[in-house]
Amino acid sequence: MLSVEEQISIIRRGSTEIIDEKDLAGLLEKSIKSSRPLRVKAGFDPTAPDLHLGHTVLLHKMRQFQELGHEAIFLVGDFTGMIGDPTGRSETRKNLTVEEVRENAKTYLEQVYKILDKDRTTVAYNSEWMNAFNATDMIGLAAKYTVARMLERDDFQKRMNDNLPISIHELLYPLIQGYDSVALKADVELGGSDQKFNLLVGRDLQRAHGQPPQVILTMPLLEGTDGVRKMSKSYGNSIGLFDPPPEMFGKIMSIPDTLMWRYYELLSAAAAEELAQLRNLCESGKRNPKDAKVLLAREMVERYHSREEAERAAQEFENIFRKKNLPDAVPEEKSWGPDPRPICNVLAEYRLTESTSAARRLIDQGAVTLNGEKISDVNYPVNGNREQLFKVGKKRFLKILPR
RNA sequence: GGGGAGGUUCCCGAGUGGCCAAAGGGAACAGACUGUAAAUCUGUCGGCUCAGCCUUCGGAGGUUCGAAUCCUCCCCUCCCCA
Repeated sequence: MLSVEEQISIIRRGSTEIIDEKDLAGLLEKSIKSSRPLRVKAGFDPTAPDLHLGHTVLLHKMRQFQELGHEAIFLVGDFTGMIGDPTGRSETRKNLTVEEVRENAKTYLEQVYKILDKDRTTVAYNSEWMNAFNATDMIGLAAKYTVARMLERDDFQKRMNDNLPISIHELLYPLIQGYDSVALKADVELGGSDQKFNLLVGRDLQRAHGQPPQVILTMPLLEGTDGVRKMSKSYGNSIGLFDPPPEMFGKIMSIPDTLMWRYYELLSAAAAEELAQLRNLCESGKRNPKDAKVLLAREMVERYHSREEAERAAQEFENIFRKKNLPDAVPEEKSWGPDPRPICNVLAEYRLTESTSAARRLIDQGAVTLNGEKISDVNYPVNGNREQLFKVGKKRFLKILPR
């Protein structure tokens, strides 16, 4: 087992904040002496069915704890999921049904062991204890916290200022999440930096229940592909774990170069020294940043799909965007019939563009190619009797075959 | 319970009778360039049988030659007082 200092240095890597390090040192020391692993909890809100890379940041940190010999407690917030975490929300979240939550939790667990070590992971559901909670228990829990403290929270305060609604049940969320730490006797809780408030409530509630307060460790929120806002499906800037390989690869290639190092730090399994070296080479101009990005894209596709798919996606990317060739497999559709049709209608009908109007605009912008020829007439008649190859922009292709 | 403010196009946010398919920003898309779907610059960004027409500004009605803008009712949200 590594020394306290060595452990802390690994734990600290990439993190935003540790509250506080002295307590953590104390816990680690005790853990080494008694050879008892720490109970490291992270809660996951099964509200989103669409898992993306942003959700995996915490898992990586948990994995590091496991490698240090500690126990990861993967808490599925199936009960809290029905409330919906108000964190960072500018509006009330709709509550999910039991079925939706259960379904989402299942998807989550399917992905978790691509990162976590199964043997050192305990999966818990907070419905296990929360379903037994009755109104009296709830009131008792609510009595341990005050409205004023609850409203200290950034997002609540912000919503108050912006005259936006806050539903009462949202105030219960931090209490219940905090109670999870009591129920699990957590030594450490991991969370996104936006979770700081909730995690701190956990400490308070543990104290109120006569337990030593957990150490909290927050991790940065991963920015989405725009490099600005946090990754989220609803912002349309996310890279989904279930994205098809070419799409996942392409999305990673499309992140700003500056963001790449952050992705490396928070998502890659590469060792810190290796990373520093790669970064050095790029910054001194000895290596092209694009190559580094390709490596990252490959690593991700390989992890969530397979080595072969990663290889194929990389080749396809080079092929299409650098060599500007056609993809290996151009999607094919049957033609509408023998009569000629204006190209803008064809593009819309085959969903290469959103509408006829959009097709016209793209043609005007010189983005449309038919059989390699640039088309400039929006009414250019397309013959349905022979094979026609359409290209719209850089990445939309379709081959129409005669029927 | 009383008084006040507000709901605009994917998002944020201007617009308070015609000049509004609706400023500005973001996202997205396209073109140029390139080391990539990075960065940067430029353009587009409701729909259609496209130099014209049609449908949008919480919902339903109404006033008017004409409404996102005025009136009525309804739904939703916030603030102050109690």
